[in-house]
Amino acid sequence: MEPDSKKLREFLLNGDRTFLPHISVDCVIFGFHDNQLKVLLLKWKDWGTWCLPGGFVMREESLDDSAKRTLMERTGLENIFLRQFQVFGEPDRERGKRPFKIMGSSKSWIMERFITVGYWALVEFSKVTPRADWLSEDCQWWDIHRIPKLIYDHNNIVTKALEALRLSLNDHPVGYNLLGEKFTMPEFQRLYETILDAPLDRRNFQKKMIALDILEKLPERKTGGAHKAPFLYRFDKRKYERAMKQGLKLGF
Amino acid sequence: MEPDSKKLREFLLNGDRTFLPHISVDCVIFGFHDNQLKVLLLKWKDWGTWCLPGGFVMREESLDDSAKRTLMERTGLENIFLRQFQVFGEPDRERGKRPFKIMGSSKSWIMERFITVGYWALVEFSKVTPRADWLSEDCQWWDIHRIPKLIYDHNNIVTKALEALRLSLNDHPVGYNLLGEKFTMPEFQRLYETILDAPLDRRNFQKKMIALDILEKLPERKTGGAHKAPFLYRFDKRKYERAMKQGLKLGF
DNA sequence: CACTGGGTGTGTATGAATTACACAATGATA
DNA sequence: TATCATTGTGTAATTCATACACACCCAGTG
Repeated sequence: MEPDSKKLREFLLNGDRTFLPHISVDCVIFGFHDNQLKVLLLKWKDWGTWCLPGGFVMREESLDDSAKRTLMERTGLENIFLRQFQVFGEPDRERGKRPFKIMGSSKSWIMERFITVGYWALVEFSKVTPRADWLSEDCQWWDIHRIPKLIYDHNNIVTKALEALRLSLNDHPVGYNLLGEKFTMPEFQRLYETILDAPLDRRNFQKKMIALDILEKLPERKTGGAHKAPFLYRFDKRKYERAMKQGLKLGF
Repeated sequence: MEPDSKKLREFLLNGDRTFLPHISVDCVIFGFHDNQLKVLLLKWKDWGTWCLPGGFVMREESLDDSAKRTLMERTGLENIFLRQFQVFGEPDRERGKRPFKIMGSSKSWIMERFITVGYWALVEFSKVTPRADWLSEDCQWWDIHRIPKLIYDHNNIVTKALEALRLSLNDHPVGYNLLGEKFTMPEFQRLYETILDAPLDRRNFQKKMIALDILEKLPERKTGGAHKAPFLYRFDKRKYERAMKQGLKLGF
């Protein structure tokens, strides 16, 4: 028996000594690249289907920590912006789950009904090195508009996460977590347009963002484009945190 | 052994054959009476502490159904307005849980760590007959501002539910579920003021509500008060549902 | 090397929505 | 019958959101 098989067998048989049964955590990790909103997905070794990165909750671990652990393991990043948004608990949400070959006909705690807590997260695309876990053969970014059929109800979870992200645009300047340190106003706007899947007025967008008073306009411009060079901006951390503390209210 | 004791013992020993372990549901049930926002609380038989009405999730039951069942059992009402709002999953959230005398030193599934799904609900105060369950000695309405120390993290759950309720004021005309059939504009306003814990301008409030075009102004007035008799209103069900379908956007 | 195309930088005018505010009317109470 | 607290209603001021236009610039083109 290979070492991985052994590990898997042990996990299937006795994982519930380490983890709580019936409860899992799934993360919809958003990134932004090439003017497109991306989601990080995993591909299972056994079945070849894609799914959300997720995990189980250790018996002495909080839900949030469990999600952070998953995030850390898949992206290599700590201190990720993370929000719980919904629980998915239909009894048939894992209908069609395929048994592990290795288990034959015997039962595993992992084959039982699971209730999963959905989290969404924002990460800086360029800082992430996607890493598969020991049950997966691949870990990749997918364009939000081109997500394949995922296992269980994971497509639904992505949809709901996107809705939650859209709502959060109203009280959170999402760019802070999704963009690199310096960015142009058009890039910033494209981010919002991708999330909302709707065009925005250039001038009004800029006006609104400037009015928040959390951006610093840099003297440099971004060159290399085939057009007029746009200015670079970055978040003024001090002002940003002050604004977040007293609560934003933008209308998107 | 009394029948109740027998039932309890059976529940503590084998309840996890019927219910999922480690998962529960807690409901923050809001009512409105005497111009005050109320929450329905239960008092445990054994320990005398107050807590939120809650329950466990049957192995083949959805989370929502489980919450509905709890609601039904405590209030006698069906078709209650109900929303999931957050999961509470700190590992120490049940620290200090006192053991059941009846169990002596032996373990029960119910003494383990629980992750609870928080729901909030809106009910029409006058239609509710609070009913204790078989583990409780009392079930009563409490003023939102006078809630006693509750078990575990239930005070926190109430706080978070109230925040969720406040947010929902922006896309849901809460009165529909909390008020009786007919109500005056001042009553309606008081409801909003209690939830928001802030005064509102009488004239602007009325203007905003009328503008929604979901109310019907009745020719009658409410007499009995020591002052000018205010008109009565009621929700126009047809218009109300149409408006809900296309989504409201009021700013509170 | 002038020209062009497409994207950027900025300001203003319009209309909608929100806020602030005042006075007359009413019904019980004294 | 006078009083008091509360209701009914309208308008002005302000803020906010939306729509829109022209000058500028950079790279690529012929």
